[in-house]
Amino acid sequence: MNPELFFRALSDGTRLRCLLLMLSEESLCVCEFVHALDLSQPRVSRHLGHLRDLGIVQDERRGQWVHYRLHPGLPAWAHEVLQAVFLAEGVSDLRQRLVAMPNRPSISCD
Amino acid sequence: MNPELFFRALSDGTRLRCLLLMLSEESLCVCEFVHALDLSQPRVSRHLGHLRDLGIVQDERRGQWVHYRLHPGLPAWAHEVLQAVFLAEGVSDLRQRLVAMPNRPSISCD
DNA sequence: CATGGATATATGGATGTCCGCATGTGTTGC
DNA sequence: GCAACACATGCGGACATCCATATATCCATG
Repeated sequence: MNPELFFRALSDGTRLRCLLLMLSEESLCVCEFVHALDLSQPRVSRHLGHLRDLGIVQDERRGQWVHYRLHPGLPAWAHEVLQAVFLAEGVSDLRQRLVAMPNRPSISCD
Repeated sequence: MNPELFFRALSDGTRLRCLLLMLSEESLCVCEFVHALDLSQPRVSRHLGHLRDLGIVQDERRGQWVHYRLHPGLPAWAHEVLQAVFLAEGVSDLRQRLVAMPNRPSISCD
């Protein structure tokens, strides 16, 4: 993992918030990100795909849905970077939107 | 300090190496960065100025020279981010160039 | 005040990034 | 097979970023 590329990935608000949300929620599908961030589906999908191409996150199809999580092989220093921002900023606003989402696939599928 | 802007600053190799060097060396003048990184003076100066405008570093003129250091008011989380990369990557190559530099202002001025 | 060294900035071109919109692909269920 | 949903991608425009080159500013010294 190249630090320059990693930080470039984090320099976009959409990607950063997605990553902090994954740090907090383990695994989410695209429509949950769309709802929590209140952004268009193509926009979220493109950023998640970008993070996948960089090896920062991992995707997994579950039927209709595609779930994204932080890549298990993410270097320790990269994880520490995300943790530092997470502790300082939090994602409570995003989590609130998430729990208010009707028909969450991650929940109904369990 | 906005995380997005901070990470955007770190997404450039020149700026990131300057910051890691400041983490290791406390305070350096522009010509020392130029020598350690082996880059053009305008290029280094522009990037350091960019970091100053963002409040990430602090400059101080000492006669002919301008010294740059990490900004004392840098938030803890930002410092932790730099530390994480520093511990993982190191800057030994840059430090070697630095000690090999003839007539270092930081040394002869002390 | 002229000179030289250290640093900053102006300019213009090449490249990269991000977005909205439209459309394509894959999956489920009837 | 077809309709509906979830997700991905192609495209073009607006905008930012980065660089090399040239030039300007600032300061110490003679």
